[in-house]
Amino acid sequence: MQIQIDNSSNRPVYQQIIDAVKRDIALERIKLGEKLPTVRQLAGELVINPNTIAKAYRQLETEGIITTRPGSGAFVAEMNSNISKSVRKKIVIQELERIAIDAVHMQISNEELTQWFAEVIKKFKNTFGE
Amino acid sequence: MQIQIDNSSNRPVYQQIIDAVKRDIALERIKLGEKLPTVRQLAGELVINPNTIAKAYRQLETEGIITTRPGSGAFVAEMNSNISKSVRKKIVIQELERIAIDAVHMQISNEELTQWFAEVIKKFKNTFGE
Amino acid sequence: MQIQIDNSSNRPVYQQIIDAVKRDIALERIKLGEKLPTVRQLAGELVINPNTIAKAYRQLETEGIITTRPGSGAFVAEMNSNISKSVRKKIVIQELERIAIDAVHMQISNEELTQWFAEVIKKFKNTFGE
Amino acid sequence: MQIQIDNSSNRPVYQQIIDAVKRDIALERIKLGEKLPTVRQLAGELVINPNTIAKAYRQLETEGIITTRPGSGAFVAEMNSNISKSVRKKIVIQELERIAIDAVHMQISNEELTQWFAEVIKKFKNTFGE
DNA sequence: GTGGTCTAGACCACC
DNA sequence: GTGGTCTAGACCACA
Repeated sequence: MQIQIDNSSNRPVYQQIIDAVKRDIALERIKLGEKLPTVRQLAGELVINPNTIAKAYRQLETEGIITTRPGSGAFVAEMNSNISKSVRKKIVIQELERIAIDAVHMQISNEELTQWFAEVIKKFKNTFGE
Repeated sequence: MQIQIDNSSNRPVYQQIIDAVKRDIALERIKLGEKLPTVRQLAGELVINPNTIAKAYRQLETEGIITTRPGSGAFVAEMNSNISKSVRKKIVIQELERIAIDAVHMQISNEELTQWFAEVIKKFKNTFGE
Repeated sequence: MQIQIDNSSNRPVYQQIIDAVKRDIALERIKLGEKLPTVRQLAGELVINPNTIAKAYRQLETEGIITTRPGSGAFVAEMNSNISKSVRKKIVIQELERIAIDAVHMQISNEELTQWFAEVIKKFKNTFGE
Repeated sequence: MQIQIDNSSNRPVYQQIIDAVKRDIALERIKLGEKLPTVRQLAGELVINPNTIAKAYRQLETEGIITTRPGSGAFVAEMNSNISKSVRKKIVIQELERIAIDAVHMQISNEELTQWFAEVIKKFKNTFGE
């Protein structure tokens, strides 16, 4: 669980933490039931305000990705999306369209984009849904 | 050129306008050299402050997607990315990874995601780079 | 005397005309005493509002670069700067600094910039001051 | 970080701020990672509307010269140009030509211009690209 | 009439 | 307290 904060990024710090946790879970670097670093510990490592970490954890919990047990810490939760299938599709399609539009404007070819997509997919092969 | 503003969205209004213009260009609903609605006109239609439209147009210009000429209006520019190929790839890969991660957490299957990707790509077939 | 108007440029059209006339004189494409195209003629060629051409010519005259004789047209004037030497130096230094600053931020090397400067200078070799 | 605003100049105020920041960075008066004055602070000093400062900072960020982080402030970013080399050359050559043309019309000699160029270059010696 | 600049003042997300 | 977003309204340069 090593997080890199990019201070030159526009992405808010608390979002970068959320991103990193989600990514590490999706890549199976942290597994179901494992314990995350404590707020203070992570705040110390990253030299960041503890409130910022706490905010990230809070949001990860409302998204159902981790469960925090007061007194013992935060743990990776089981994956189960509480959103309906149709809504999930709508969200993902929207994101895919945004990428496609950007790619068009960057003059990226159909083939390149498709290839890059395949490369990325491969990395997460093991953790996709059934 | 019909734009829908969603005031309940977190996405800033000026961004929604940028998104819509980019999308309409990528879908060839507006073509090279065509004139966009004037700032004041669009502001009237969408019941939005003209400065907000102006901001969107300004950013579209700095991105090289439109060219604005005081006194004449704003026009769709030729597509050609100033960004170096490697940087472009980095940007797109990053976006693709974000989607893949989200998909994993939503328990979407590899096959579904790939299929949706193909569907989206098809819509923009004509306007991709060479 | 062939002027190319770049509609995708931010530079105002009347300025582009001024630039082009100055450039053609500096490159000796038009010489001392030669007649410039009439306002209407140029407006027709470039498909531009005659007022825009007139504005450019007006400014060229106040800068002492051309002289307009009502009824006969506009002619290239003799070069003689009415600005004092110290002021001229200040203006040019300021412009040179702006370039240097931009070059630094574009990560252009000292040597490259110097070489490009030499290339440009060579083009105008014949028309520099004594 | 001392900025002089010239209200009688044609150059927009926000541009003068951009110019000043770029200059101070190029002259190493502010260095990598250092914090710029806050929007409100600078607005107070220069007796200027905060939005004008914000606009300058926003553009400096899109140019990649500073990075702003809501909640923390604005900081000098690492220098690295996203623009492709050929485009950079085109931009600089264009600027150099403009100077050469102006110099010709001001009856400045080849030698003088070259010498002034050398003087200016020397000031920025340390910060040019590799 | 077109977009660009600037001011003034409100509200919000981030840290 | 930091910058970001949005509104409202004035004035200017450009065509």
